[in-house]
Amino acid sequence: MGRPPCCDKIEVKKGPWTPEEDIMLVSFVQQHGPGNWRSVPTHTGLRRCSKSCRLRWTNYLRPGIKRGSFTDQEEKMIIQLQALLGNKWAAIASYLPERTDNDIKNYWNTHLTKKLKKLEASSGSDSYSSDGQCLSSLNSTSRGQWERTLQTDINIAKQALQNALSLDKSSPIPDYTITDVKPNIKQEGKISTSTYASSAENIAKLLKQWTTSDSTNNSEQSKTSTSTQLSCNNNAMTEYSSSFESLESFEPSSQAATPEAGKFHGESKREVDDEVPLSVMLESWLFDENDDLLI
DNA sequence: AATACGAGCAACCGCTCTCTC
DNA sequence: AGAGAGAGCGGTTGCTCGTAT
Repeated sequence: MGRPPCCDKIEVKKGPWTPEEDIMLVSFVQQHGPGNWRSVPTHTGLRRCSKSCRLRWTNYLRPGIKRGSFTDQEEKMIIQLQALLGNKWAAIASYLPERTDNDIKNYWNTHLTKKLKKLEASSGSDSYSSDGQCLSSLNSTSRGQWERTLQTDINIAKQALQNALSLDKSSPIPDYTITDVKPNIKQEGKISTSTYASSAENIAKLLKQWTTSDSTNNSEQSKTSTSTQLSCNNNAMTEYSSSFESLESFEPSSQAATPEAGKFHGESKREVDDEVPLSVMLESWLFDENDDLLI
């Protein structure tokens, strides 16, 4: 019973991806769209597990991923959402459409936990557990103070959200061609090696061809393609815009049209039986309450 | 200049839930 | 209905690079 294995586990390659493998994967997604990962190794000849392919795409090759240092605004949002949701990195990532859950998780583990520990040391009052959760919240004696702090933090988060929402919506949606692939390559000179740089150009060229052929074939494709067979360029556009919409409406559970939204959708699906959906709680908590404090 | 150490991050591992047969 | 693979997620590891000694 069940399905056949996705790939021959014995022949599976591990370790860092080569530029050639990236191109093969991008090429596959160009043709078939993201998803159906089990067919990737057989279609592309990649000696990688389907799981590895999915991870590589979502964390690195997917268009629209912003790399480099996190902004203060993003940082604040992560802190607030982590406090609210815990280590639900995929859920947190759904509020930061340009960041991957892996990136956020890494940033939290490497930067924010240290930062919070520093704050803890300097304030001497709040204590954080190993996962960064504020333990002082459990201390009833300091609860009043903690609540005030939390309220301040909420206001900061709200302000950050308002700033995000006030972004010019008419600004053009990024063009996921060369300029969007390059930022996906490790920045800040960490991998400044010419080997990858040149290969990244190859990927970029491939993507450029992809978008070019897309624009010419779109009408053709639209006749036959299903929603899952949308061209990846269109997927990227849809993904970005719907992700932005999700930020705008702050109701991630309703945004299931994209893989990233789907991630959160999966999360919310598990909570669908709950009496109060998380999105509603979030919405009311962040927007409905204390609106007078906002702006 | 050589070595040790720490930071950052990509990728893997293992688990749970969902889906397919 | 149930077995087993796929998909998704969080935790962890290990490699690479930068910096201090």
